[in-house]
Amino acid sequence: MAERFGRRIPEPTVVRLPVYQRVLSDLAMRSVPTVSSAELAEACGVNAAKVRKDLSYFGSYGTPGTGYDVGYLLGQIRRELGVDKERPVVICGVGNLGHALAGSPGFRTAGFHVVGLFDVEQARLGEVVAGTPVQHISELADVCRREQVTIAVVATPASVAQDVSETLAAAGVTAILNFAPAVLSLPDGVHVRHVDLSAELHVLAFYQAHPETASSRQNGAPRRADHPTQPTFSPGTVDNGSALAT
Amino acid sequence: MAERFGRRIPEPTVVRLPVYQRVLSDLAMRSVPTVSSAELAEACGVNAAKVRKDLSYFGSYGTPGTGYDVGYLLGQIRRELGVDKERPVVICGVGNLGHALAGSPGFRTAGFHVVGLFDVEQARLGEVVAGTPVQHISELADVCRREQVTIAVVATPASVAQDVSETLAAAGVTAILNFAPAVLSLPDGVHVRHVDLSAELHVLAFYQAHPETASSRQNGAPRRADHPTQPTFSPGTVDNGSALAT
DNA sequence: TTTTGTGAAAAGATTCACAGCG
DNA sequence: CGCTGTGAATCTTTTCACAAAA
Repeated sequence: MAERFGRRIPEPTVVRLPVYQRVLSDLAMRSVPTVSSAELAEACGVNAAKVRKDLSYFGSYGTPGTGYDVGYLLGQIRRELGVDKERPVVICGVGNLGHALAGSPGFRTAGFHVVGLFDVEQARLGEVVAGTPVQHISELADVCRREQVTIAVVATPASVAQDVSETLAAAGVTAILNFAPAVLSLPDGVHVRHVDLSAELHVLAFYQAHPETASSRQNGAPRRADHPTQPTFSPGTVDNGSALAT
Repeated sequence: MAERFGRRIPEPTVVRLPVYQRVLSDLAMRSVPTVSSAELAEACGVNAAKVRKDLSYFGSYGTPGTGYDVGYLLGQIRRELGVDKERPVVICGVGNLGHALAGSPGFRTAGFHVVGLFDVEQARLGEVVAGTPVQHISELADVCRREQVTIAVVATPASVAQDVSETLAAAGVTAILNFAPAVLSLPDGVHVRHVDLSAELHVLAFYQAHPETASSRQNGAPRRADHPTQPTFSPGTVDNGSALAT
């Protein structure tokens, strides 16, 4: 057992947890009983040492010589991620992207429950998207408070993202997933993650313009790839309803 | 002048470039002639030392006592990002998310030009989304080759993402923005960026479940915030058509 | 033997702090 | 003076490599 109670889990590790979770779900669904760090690493596109170190942060318990019990490990990660409880979220901005997110099985099935959709556009008010009606943004604060919402998605234009997120913060939201291309300044205690779709494309463009700087992303199977249980390619990704599109 | 020719720009720096670009565009549009690293840092949510270090990687040229010339710096960054030329992209999977991306001004205006939309769903074939008709995925390779496409977006279900991206790679695509919740294994030389929307939500959930591990994201204005030119909040984000939704 | 868990080393990124330019 | 550019110091993350568990 590694980390005593003063565990401070590195952010890169936290970001990898959902990946482990998804891969483990897959394995569980295919009734695979155990995985080694090497196999899990292969399936997640990272290396085995990293997997072991990551898992060690939350005192996980693999079996030397055997690996990790898939079900147990999955449970641990789910608990760590707080996915064991359903969480209400609201989505602000019901344009194309807001629509996509609202309808996404990924959101609906992953422990999140969309309890409100908000916009200002007359034409969109009242429209029912994936079972939830679009309300005017003026209702936002009330709904957040009534439903005890603490996580929100901002998918508005950049020009209103700051205002909307201040409203959210004031209504008790402490975690915001921001898709607007704008930097939000919010009180300490509000955790913001920013996903900037066109920025991602720019980053790709950069690497094309600079092949010399090419991603050292040598997805490291150490030494040799240990007995890959599956053919390296298309390792039977089960479509467990987590896709966001098509 | 810093970096001689053997410049190897750190990935975190590359990821920040599009942010600098956007903020500088804003400033340029508001006819601001120069920025200091402190001001730019404030607007980008990073700290001044980081801005200076980042910019120094590509031998940029600020003026001590004055700061950086907005127009010149913007031009430099644009050139670095390879945004000076229009780049053709294709989008695979025209579900909600694919729609959102295809219609996004962020994509259209940022130096990218959508030259193909692909799906398998009968119902969607022929539909015209933002000026581009949806074609059957069997056309994918031809179009990529004909149009010299090197950047692609994968917005399909996880179950087909590997196949689709192999097709892309075989047709000459070397940069893929993957929205499917699946790890892609592709030949070296193909650069993949993975955006996993539900994973982002999970990361937020994690931090809510673990407030002790709270983001050290002390967006560091060093010492004191130097003469902020703007009131700290809502610093006049111009809505220059880069919003993705609402 | 196989595979974990983990100290210790290495690599990488951020921040400091200051010399020197305008 | 104010502000850049950058070495050096610090902090963080990754990788190595191996003792011990099954």
